[in-house]
Amino acid sequence: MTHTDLDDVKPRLGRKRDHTRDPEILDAAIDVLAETGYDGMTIDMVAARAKAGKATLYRRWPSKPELVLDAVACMKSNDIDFDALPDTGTLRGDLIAMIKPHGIRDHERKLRVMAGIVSMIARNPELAAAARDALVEPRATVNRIFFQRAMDRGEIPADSDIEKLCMIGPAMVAYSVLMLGEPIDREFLIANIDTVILPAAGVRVATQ
Amino acid sequence: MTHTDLDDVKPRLGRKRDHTRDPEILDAAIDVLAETGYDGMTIDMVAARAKAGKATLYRRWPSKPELVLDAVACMKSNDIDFDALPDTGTLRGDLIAMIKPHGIRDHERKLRVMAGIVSMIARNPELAAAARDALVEPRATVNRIFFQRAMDRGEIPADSDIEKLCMIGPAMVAYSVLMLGEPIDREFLIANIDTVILPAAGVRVATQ
DNA sequence: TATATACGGTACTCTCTAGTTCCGGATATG
DNA sequence: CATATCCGGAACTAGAGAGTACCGTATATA
Repeated sequence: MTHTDLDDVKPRLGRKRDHTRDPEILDAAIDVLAETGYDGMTIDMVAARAKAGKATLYRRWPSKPELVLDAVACMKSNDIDFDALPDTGTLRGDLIAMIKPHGIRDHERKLRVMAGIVSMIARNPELAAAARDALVEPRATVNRIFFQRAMDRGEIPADSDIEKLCMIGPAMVAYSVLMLGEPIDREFLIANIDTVILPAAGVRVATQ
Repeated sequence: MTHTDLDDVKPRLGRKRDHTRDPEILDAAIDVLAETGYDGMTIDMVAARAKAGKATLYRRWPSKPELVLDAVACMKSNDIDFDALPDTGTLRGDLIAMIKPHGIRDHERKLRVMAGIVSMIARNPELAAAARDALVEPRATVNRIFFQRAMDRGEIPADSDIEKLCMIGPAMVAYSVLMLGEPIDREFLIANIDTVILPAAGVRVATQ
């Protein structure tokens, strides 16, 4: 109560808060989320998987909902490299070029995460926005570029509804996995492009 | 321990177990499921909504999972009247004829239920099967009939992939509602038919 | 080297809910 | 009218998980 150096009022420092492990913790949260869903996920599971203390998690995120929100929002990163987008000269070529084993696995993980939080989305606008930004928008943006190019080339009609066309692929994949329980593979995606997306887009050139 | 009439071994009867209210209880369960999701739903909520005692629910269903399973399985009923399917002579006509205000509301409720249980579906095959039977198959069956007719008529190519075509509508609707958070209305469904489904199906006649 | 701080980990509290038990009242059977 | 049984409802038990408090240890700064 008596003498304290003014210098000591602010802590004189030990280590600074270690934020280097935040990504690992968020990644662990996403894993658990994908495996068990929002309600099945416990803070202890996340802490254990990240080999961190539960208290450490609460030092960074005030509650479970905010941890999940942050985790979902941060998925954005390890996704698509917008600086290295394919440009093959045809719509079909571009769409096919986006099919990569890594991308399929990534997409299935995203869908499982989505499945784990859909029921919250209707009641939590903030989470809904984060999920859209991180999970649906990146791929929609890519498709928009592809379809716009195709339109500029005259490959698809000038009055096409690009927004709707962009949705077809993601919608079919999500439906197959989530509702029908069928895993996705390369053949499915190609068949989807050739028998649904391109015909719907009105591509003139006969594919195959 | 001594004398008991053999007639009394089987209870001599009071009232028989009243199963007349089962549908109301299951309907209440579906409502709560749609509003709060599986984990948010409590047995007390269902009992309260059905104006039944909690004990009454446990007299009929041994656990929450089995109640939900039964509730989902029993949604099948109040759906589509297969004896009064439209038959307008064109694929577009048939698809449009299926758009009814009641049907839209019904479908949105189904989708909310689906959202409430998707995360379980990956880990509960029985529930997954019930959900498919009750929520996706009925509509898929209708579509299958429409597309088959169209093929028989020569309205769509003979080598069309009917299974894929059947999925487009449901997939687009589910994606819009669940992922994009956009409510469905008549215009959306019509635009979907005219700009996606019919073009994908390769319908010759210019629609509009 | 000394020290303040954040770390991982454990143990605790508190709330919520699945599932059980018990009760008074209603009702169909006889 | 008597009675067995089921009803709705309320009170209770048990377990799981969110969030908190505290510990001994590791480490970056000075």
